[in-house]
Amino acid sequence: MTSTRDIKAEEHRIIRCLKDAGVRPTRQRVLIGRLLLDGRKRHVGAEQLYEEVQTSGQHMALATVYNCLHKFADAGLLRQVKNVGDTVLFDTNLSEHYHFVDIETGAMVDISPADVTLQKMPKIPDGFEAESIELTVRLRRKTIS
Amino acid sequence: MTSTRDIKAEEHRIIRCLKDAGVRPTRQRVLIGRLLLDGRKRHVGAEQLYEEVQTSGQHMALATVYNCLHKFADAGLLRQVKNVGDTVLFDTNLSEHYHFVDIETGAMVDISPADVTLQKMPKIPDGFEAESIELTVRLRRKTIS
DNA sequence: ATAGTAGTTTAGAATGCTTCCAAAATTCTT
DNA sequence: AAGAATTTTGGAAGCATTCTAAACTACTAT
Repeated sequence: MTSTRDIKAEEHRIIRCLKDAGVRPTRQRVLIGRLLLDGRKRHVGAEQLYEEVQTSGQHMALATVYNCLHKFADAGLLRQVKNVGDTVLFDTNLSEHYHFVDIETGAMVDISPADVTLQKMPKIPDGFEAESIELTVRLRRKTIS
Repeated sequence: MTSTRDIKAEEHRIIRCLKDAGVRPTRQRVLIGRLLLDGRKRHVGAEQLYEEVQTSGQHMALATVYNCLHKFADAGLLRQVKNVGDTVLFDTNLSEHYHFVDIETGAMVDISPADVTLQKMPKIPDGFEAESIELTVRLRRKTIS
């Protein structure tokens, strides 16, 4: 059971978090912050998050959800995932890691960098620098044979 | 200068190629085959290919370009690239390789597997098998500092 | 060759995710 | 409490891609 006091405390934590990141803590952003910045590592899409907001009893325009997600990503509170499907996802796990992706469902599971070693790395072309390295292992459900 | 006889020969090569892959060699597919299956390694999108078709003096519905690209990919004549941008690309390079991607322009350059060593690989979750491993290095143009 | 049939192409409509818009509302500053 | 700047909003717009159902074309068996 979550008391009103707990919610208040949680809200203050989020507000501080947003301010520190240079993001103005509006009602909408605080709510989304409560949903996403709770330490759980997950991958969310706008549509899905929009539904979570509704479920929480609050209302918010879908456009606002998109705005927030991008704002959060720009502020470094989320990471945009670019390897998957036709839908944009945001990752609450900010540390270096890679992904397994189920090609059927699109479900993603994190791969710890401890489980992979990129021994030799290709030479970055002149005049460029690496912004990120993405490693994605696409998975197919094994056929019973 | 390409003689009529050369074009005929080229066409027969493509037709054989398509038949071998189990793809019915229609006029449209042969044309696209001539554009894509010529040994050059490149990354094409539907819209871009559509324009190349027009430039070649032929006409073809955009939907047909999409159909062909998918058919070719299903037949193993092309590889669909899933890591980039908001647009689907197809890769004529069928051998194992990875990609550099310019985050500004979306331009892609192949990385030879000889330049990378995936030392340790993560354990594939039970009941699944790896369908493909994608490694993408996103590049940012260096700022003059 | 010819007819039959299964697979393709086509133009345009439809879809679905995402962004744009301009007005109303909210937050921060003074 | 007022002013200035930023956000939110709902709906419209955009864009890449897929769908649709009718016309067409390639292969197969006659």
